[in-house]
Amino acid sequence: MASSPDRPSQKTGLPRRAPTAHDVAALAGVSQSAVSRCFTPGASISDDTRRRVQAAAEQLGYRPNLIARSLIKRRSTIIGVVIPGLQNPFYSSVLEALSADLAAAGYRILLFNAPARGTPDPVLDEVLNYRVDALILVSSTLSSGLADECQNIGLPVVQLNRTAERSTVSSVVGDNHGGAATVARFLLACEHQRFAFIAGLETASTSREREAAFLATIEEAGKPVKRAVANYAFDEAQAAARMLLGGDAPPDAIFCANDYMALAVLGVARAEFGLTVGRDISIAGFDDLPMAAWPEFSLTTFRQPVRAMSARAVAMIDAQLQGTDSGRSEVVAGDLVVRGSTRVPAYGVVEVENERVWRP
Amino acid sequence: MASSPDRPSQKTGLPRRAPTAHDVAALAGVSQSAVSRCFTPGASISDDTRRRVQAAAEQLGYRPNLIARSLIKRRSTIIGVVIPGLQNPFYSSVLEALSADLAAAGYRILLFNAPARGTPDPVLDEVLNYRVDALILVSSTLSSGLADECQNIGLPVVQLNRTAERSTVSSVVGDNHGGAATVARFLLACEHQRFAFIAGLETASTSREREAAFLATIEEAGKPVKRAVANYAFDEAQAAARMLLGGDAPPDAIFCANDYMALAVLGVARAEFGLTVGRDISIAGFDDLPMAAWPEFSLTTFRQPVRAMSARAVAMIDAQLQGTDSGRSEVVAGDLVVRGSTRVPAYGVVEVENERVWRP
DNA sequence: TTGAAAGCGCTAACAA
DNA sequence: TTGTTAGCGCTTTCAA
Repeated sequence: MASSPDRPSQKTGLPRRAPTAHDVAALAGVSQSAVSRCFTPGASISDDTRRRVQAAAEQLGYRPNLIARSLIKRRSTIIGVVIPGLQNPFYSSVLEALSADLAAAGYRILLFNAPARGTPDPVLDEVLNYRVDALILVSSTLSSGLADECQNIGLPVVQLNRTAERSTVSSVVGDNHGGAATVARFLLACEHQRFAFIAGLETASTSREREAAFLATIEEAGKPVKRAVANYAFDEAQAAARMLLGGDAPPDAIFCANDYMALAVLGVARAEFGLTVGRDISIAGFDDLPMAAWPEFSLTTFRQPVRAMSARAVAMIDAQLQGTDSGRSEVVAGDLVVRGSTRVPAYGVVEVENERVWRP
Repeated sequence: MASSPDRPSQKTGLPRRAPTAHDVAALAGVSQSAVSRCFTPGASISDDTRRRVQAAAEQLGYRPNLIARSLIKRRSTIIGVVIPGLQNPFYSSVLEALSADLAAAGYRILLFNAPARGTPDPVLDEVLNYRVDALILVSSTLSSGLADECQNIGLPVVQLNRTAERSTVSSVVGDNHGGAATVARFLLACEHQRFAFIAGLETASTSREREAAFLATIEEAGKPVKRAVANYAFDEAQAAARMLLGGDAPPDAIFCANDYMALAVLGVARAEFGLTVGRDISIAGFDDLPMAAWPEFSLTTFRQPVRAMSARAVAMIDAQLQGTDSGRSEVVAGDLVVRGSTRVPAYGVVEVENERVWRP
């Protein structure tokens, strides 16, 4: 043998070389392509050869180099996932679901945790250099040249929980319009009189769609609606709540563009204004975080079915990779889950699987 | 020109070919190595050549293929991160911190979201095939051949928030022993009489170390301690709370191995047993989740400084990659943050940066 | 400063 | 079923 595979390379200062298929082939006394075949499911190889290769591979601690494989196959089995801050548990849940679904489909996640606000990270641009097989954009902000750029170069992209106007990029979203309208009708059915909406990021399609539907429905009923912006941030939501509840003619019903903000508002209403939530005031959110069901919050909220959304996104990625490019945009239906943070209307509440939902 | 770079390859059914350095070179009328130099910081190249290459690259939409670069440099600038379920916000915070710190250091994250319990995922084994530059193991369970295997093949590994006995693998942990002992002394100072500890996973070093220190300190004081196991799971923590509070001589002080379980216990104590937490009973946790400070919980807890832990882990990775292999194991100090979920002892509480901490 | 040439570790024709 | 051969797209000597 020429050299021990353990020897650090001498000329270059590069990291110690891991055993290659070539090393294994030499030890097993077969060709290097035989080694490749041994690690290729469905390849044509005899039992005898396979055993010898496996033995040699084990002895050397050989692992097929997926980087080299990617290069030649032009498939990395890596999916880039761009997702905003994980402080909001909704995104944690989404990431967890994506991780599970993508792993099941044989993909890994290259993670780009972009701040929700502020300038688009230059790091993001780099995602394409890694030759990911596809990109999943779970972000709140509307415009992103990134999505269109991918589309142009033929890289499959799916937007999750966001849409972009003037864009043909595929997307999977919850029922922002229907959900927010349902919440509005629900709060009207509770016979509330003064409404408020707390918006997330004004550049986010989610917040804009929810706001449009909510305001339209309330105004149609001839009731007043106030509005505040809290950018999907916890502390800004607290500030918005103080502003609304401390002002003239405070609202008796607040709809927040997501649960995370609703939890902040709930805390302020109770701890700082001494309100009994669900009686003095109704507070509703959007998402149905796991936490929303905790007794401390018991938050009425329109559910976004995270698992279903993740599954659809992965399916769309798969379809695009197969070339069977499916439809452009999908809306995943949800339900208004009725809990203790709102009054209960006189009609429409039904029990489904140990939960109360509103289906008038 | 022989062929348009846009043409899908005809013989193979492979994805459309992205422009390569070769294409750029042809268009710019230079050699392919000139293109490489243009994208290599500090390489020797004339301004004229650089400009021509840049123009050609832009026209073609060329992006250096990092996969090919990795193959040759034996560096992927990708770090594998193995982390359990993100339902526990502690792990979300850790992942977010790691993501920021690694990005700042020029690394990307290949994410492996392993279930906290159950059989070690076979997917995990695959992480090494991607030729990540290093591995960060943020997991709770004790034994993992993975860490040692990496160590053996010379791959830098750092364990975050866990240690393994009989292992030389580097680790960064919070002050499990000191923290739990401090919580014990704190609850004793509150003059509690009947104590309980709710353990996480019995295979997790975190839970074991916290339990050992807590129990030793309480027993030293001659007080009784009960014990339940909830495996770091929310619903199991609820069940444990029901068991403890519904039994004979229920505890008047409960220390949970982490905040996530403490929040579950808090809810049960209040909603199901009608207890006023912080008066009838003291409940303390470990981690200091962002949520612990919310008014609904106001949880007294021993803080694990996530940002500092992440920074240390990344520094250790860097050191190992530079070859300047630093120390093996680090303990990051924390503080006992005093809030409303416990009684307040007669001494030792001091105000630090708008927070009350216990420093007797 | 430049180009030619030799690989990085692997897969995929093609013959044998 | 096998081995041989030709690359995947890039970096890096080595001469020129």
